[in-house]
Amino acid sequence: MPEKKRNGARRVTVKDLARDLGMSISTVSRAFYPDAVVAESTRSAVLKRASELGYRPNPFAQSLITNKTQIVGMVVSNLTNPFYPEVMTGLVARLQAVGMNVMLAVANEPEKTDEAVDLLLSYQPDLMIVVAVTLSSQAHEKCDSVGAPCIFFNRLSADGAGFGISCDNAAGGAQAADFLIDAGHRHLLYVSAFPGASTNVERQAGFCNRAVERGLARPHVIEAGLFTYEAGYAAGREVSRWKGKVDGVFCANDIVAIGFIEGVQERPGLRVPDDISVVGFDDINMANWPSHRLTTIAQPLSEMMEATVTLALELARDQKAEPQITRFAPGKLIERNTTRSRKTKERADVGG
Amino acid sequence: MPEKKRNGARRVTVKDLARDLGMSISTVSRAFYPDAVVAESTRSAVLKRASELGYRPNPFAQSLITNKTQIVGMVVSNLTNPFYPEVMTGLVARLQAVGMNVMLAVANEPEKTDEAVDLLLSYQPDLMIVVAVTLSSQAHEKCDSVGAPCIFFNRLSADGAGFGISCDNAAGGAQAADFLIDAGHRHLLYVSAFPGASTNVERQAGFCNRAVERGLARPHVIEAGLFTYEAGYAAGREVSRWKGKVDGVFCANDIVAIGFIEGVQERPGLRVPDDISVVGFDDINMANWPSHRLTTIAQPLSEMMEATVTLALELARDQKAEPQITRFAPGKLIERNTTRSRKTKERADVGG
DNA sequence: CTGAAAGCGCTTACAG
DNA sequence: CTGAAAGCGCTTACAG
Repeated sequence: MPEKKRNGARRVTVKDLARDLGMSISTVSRAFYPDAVVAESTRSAVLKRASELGYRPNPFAQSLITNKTQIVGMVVSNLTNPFYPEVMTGLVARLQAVGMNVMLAVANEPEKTDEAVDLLLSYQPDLMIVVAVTLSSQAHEKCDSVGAPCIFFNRLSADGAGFGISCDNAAGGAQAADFLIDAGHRHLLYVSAFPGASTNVERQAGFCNRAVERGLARPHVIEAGLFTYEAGYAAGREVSRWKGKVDGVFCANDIVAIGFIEGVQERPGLRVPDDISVVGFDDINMANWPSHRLTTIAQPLSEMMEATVTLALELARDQKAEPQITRFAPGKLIERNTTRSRKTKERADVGG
Repeated sequence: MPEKKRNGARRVTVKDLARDLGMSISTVSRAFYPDAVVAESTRSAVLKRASELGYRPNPFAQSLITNKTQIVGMVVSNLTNPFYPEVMTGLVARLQAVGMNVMLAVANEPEKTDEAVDLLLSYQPDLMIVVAVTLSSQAHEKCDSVGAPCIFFNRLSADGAGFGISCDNAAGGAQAADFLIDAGHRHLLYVSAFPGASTNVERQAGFCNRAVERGLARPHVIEAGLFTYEAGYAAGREVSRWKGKVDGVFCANDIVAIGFIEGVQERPGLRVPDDISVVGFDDINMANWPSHRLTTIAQPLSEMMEATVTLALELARDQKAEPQITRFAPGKLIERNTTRSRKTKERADVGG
C-alpha cells in the first residue's frame, strides 16, 4: 500500500473542532487567545473539547499570520567545554517551560557559522541566542534585519552590539588576583584562551590590572588559544619548561585550568599546589571532582539563565527595543585543592 | 515609535520575485523543486534572481501544503555525560549539512518527557531522534500516530519498537570479559548504570555471559543506578569497602568508570590498576586525558551518526516503512593505564 | 512548458 | 459576543 500516508491519523484542525462544537472557526480560534474577546463559557467549552480531541493550533499556520513563531534560534559551539552543555540544558529547559521552542545550530567551524545562521533564520525565529560563538557582523546584521534580535550569552558580540547577558568577568579576574596576592603569590601568570572572546579579554584585564594596582609587575600571559582541555594542557607543558618562576596562575576557565594543571605537572618534581597555585573560572561540575578539586570562581549561572529567558520573552513580544548588556556579579572564589598559601611566617603574622 | 515593526526589512516572497521576473508565481515556485517540470533556462533565471534578492521559500507556508517540515525533533537528556554532547554536535552538524533543522527538547526529569515531546510534536517534525532518553510508550505511540517516526540513538526503546541505531553492546561486553580474563583476572564485577537502559542491559549480559562461558563464576554486579560520574564514584566507594576480592571491573560506560576509579581509590592502599583493573565503554575524549588514561571500548560513533542521518532522510521522504534496529560492531578495546595483566609466570608461559 | 485557481490551517479586521 | 470574509506565503492539480 504505497501512496498512503504513513498512517490515517489526520491532525484535527480548527474546522473540525468548529464543526464538532457547532461554532464558527473564528470563535474557536479566539478561544486560544487570552486577550481576544469571547464569552468565558464559550472559551472554556472550546478549550475542553480541544484537549479531548487533541487539538492544538498549527503553529505554522499561526505564524503565517502573526509573524511570531515562538521559536528561538540557538547557535552553539564547543560543547567539549562542559560549561556549555550545562548552559544549553538549563536554557532549553527554561525556554520550554514558557512555551518557546529551541531550534539548534552548531557552528564548530567558524566558516560555517554564517551558513548555520542562515538556515536557522529561514524558520523566522523570534530571536536568537548565541552561545560561545563569534558571529560575523554580517550574520549579526542579517539577524537583526529579519527581525530576530540576538542575545549573546556569556561571550558578548565582538562589536559590542546586540543584547548581552554575562558576568562581570573583570571583577572575577580582579578577585582571582586579590586571592593569589593575599595568599603570598608574587609571580603571576594568566593563561589566555581564545583571544577574541570578550570573556577572555575581560578576565585577563581584570586580573592583570589588579596585580599592577597592588604593586606587582604586570603578570605574564601565555596564550593557550582555545577554551579547551588540550589547549590548557599544552600551555601547562610549556610553562613547566620555563626558567622564570611562576607561583600563581589564573586560567581563562576551568577546563583550561584542568588541562594546565596536568600539563604543568608533566615536569617531574613540579607540583600543584605545592609549587604553583592555579585558579579557574566557571565552577563546572568537574571542578569539584576528587581528581581535580579546582579552586575557582563560580559564574552566577541561574541568574544569567533566568535573565536570558525573561529577555527572550520580552523580545518575542516586540518590546525592549534598546539593546543592552546585563552583567551579574561573579560568585565568591571557592577555595579547593589547587591553591595554597605561600606566606612566610612573618608575612602571615602581618596579614593577621 | 511604538506600533512599528522592529524594522522595515520585509521578507521577500514568491509574489515579489514573480513580479520582478515577470513570471507567474507557479513557475517561480516550481523552480525550487528539482523534480518539477520547468524550462532549465527559467529555473536558473529564477534561482539566480532569488539569491540576489535573498529570497527563500517560507518553510511554514511550504509545510502547510506538503506536510513536510524538514524539522527533526531531538529529545535529549543527561548532557553531563560527555558522550552526548559529542553525539548531539555531530548529529546536528550532519543534519544541518543536508538541510534539516533540529528542534531540541531536553528531558532531564522523566516526568516531563511526555510534555517535552508534545511541544516538539506541535511543530510537526518529520521524525524524532531520541538520545539517551526513555520514552513512555504513550509518547512513542503519539509520535508515530502524528506521523513522526522515532529513531532511538544508542539507547533503544524499552519496548523494542521504532527505529534504532546502536552498537553491538553485548559483543562489547564480551570483549571486555575476554580481555580481562585473558589478562589473568578471575574475580569480575560489572558496574551497572541505569538498569532500564538497553545499553546497560546488553553490556551486562554480554560481559557476564562470556565470563560464565569461559568457566568463571557469574560476575558480581553492583548497581550504580545512573550513567554519571557521581554514581560511579559512589559505587567505587562501596566496592572499596567490600571484603570479597575483585580484580577486574567492567563499567557501563566511561564516565561511570572514571567515577568508579576515583571512588574505589578512596580506600588507602587500594590502587588502579595495581589491585583492580577497570574497563570503560564509549571512549569519550576524557578517557584519554593524562589524569584518566582509561582502558575502554570505542563506540563506532561516526558510522552510527552517518546511519542516523541516512535513515532520517529516508524517513523524511516517507520511505522505509518497516522499523528496524541497526547495530554496528564496537571498536577494538583500547588498552591504556587502568588495566594490567595479572598472569602468574606460569600462566603467562602457557598463554604464550 | 506556463498560468489561473484552489486550498493548506490559521487570525483578524469588519459587520452585526 | 459571534460569524463571514479576506488573506498570510506557499504548492499543485488542472487547463492550455
